[in-house]
Amino acid sequence: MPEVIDRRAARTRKALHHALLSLMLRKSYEAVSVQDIIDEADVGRSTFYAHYTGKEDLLRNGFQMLRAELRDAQSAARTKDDGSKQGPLSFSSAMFEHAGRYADHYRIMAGGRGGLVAENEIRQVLSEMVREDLSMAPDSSTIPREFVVQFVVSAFITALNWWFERRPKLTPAQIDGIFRDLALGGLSSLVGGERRIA
Amino acid sequence: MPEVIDRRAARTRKALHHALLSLMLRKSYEAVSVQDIIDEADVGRSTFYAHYTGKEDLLRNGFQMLRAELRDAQSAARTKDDGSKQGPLSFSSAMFEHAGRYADHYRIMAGGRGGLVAENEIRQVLSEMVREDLSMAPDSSTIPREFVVQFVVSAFITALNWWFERRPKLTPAQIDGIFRDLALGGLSSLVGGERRIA
DNA sequence: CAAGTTTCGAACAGAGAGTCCATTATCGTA
DNA sequence: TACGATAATGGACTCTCTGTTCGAAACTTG
Repeated sequence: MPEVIDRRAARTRKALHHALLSLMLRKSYEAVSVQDIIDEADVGRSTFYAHYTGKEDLLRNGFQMLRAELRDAQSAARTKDDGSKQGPLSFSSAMFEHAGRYADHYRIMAGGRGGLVAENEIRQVLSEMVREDLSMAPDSSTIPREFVVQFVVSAFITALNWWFERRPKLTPAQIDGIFRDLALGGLSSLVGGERRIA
Repeated sequence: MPEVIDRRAARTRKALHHALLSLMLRKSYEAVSVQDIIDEADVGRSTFYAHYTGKEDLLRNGFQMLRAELRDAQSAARTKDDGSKQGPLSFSSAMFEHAGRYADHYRIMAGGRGGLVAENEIRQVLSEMVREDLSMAPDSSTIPREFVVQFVVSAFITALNWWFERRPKLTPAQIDGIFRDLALGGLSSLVGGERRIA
């Protein structure tokens, strides 16, 4: 008994996801009503509620799919050579890559348009990655570990947002370079005459 | 003709501001209804609309007052000796000080509870300060100036949030120290065996 | 084709926003 | 203190949005 999904249901779900996504590129999540979504998707009101309990359910479902997609991309990348980037922040290049491919989704999560749900979503995913990365290095610092994690997560989101809104022409590799320079080296590496050892 | 303000109006406004503030410490801004506010403040519905056009107006008004307060505090501090902190990030110690005094307000702005309005508010204020601070230093870097500004602003907000939610016992001076270490030195200063020249 | 799903549209109750107005309470001042 | 001005109140009303229900119509799968 294979999980057969009615084409109509699949069409409807896809239409709803797409509608919410494109609406959120114009308005904030809060400003989008269920009415807007079903108008945009050209779907009946009762049909919407037959699939989702409300707009938050729809949004969460969309992120869940994206998350699965990310996992696939990561395990696929792990199969190939993986001796490229090392040390802390080894997550970033793959993430910028994925963000470039799903720009609309990440634009919403990083730009504050997605409300608390989207904000929490991306922060949670990134936090886990950064914690993983940082767990390699010894905790010989006076600065609390969890603070460093949040610091890196925020820096990454800031980089994403700046990329999309100000320099969309940059390649994932380029924005990754800028991000790593700043996050690793801090301000002192670019302000005065101070230098850091390579 | 001195600007005389009716006591009743002042009372009402204060009650409404206080009501919104304390409600937002429990719920997010979006989840707070006008009904909630007037119930909490014990004020009639029509009275509310006689003073503000809606809850967003009330919120903005509150931030405006806080902003004026900050300006006063800064100009008062400038009168005294000001040879303390130097270089970039010279804004931070005074800001952590102010945030400590108005913890509830800043908690809302930094914690994402205040919606886009609060987010934009604090980012705008901080951006101006950081731009000012950074304008002293020469732009001899490969990293775009505005990206650095956003990076610092996000790091500061992250520090604020971490302070309130995880280490409320810390003094403004202590959190300021942690923030500066990380923002100035970056990750390399605390991870591997890498060191930077003082 | 036939049985099983899905979609549709319309209707309904409930909550909240924002407006209006007549009445009452409070304030500043002469 | 008394009076004119201003503010507060509660209730009623219109809208918009939400979430639910149901029978009929349309579509899908086998």
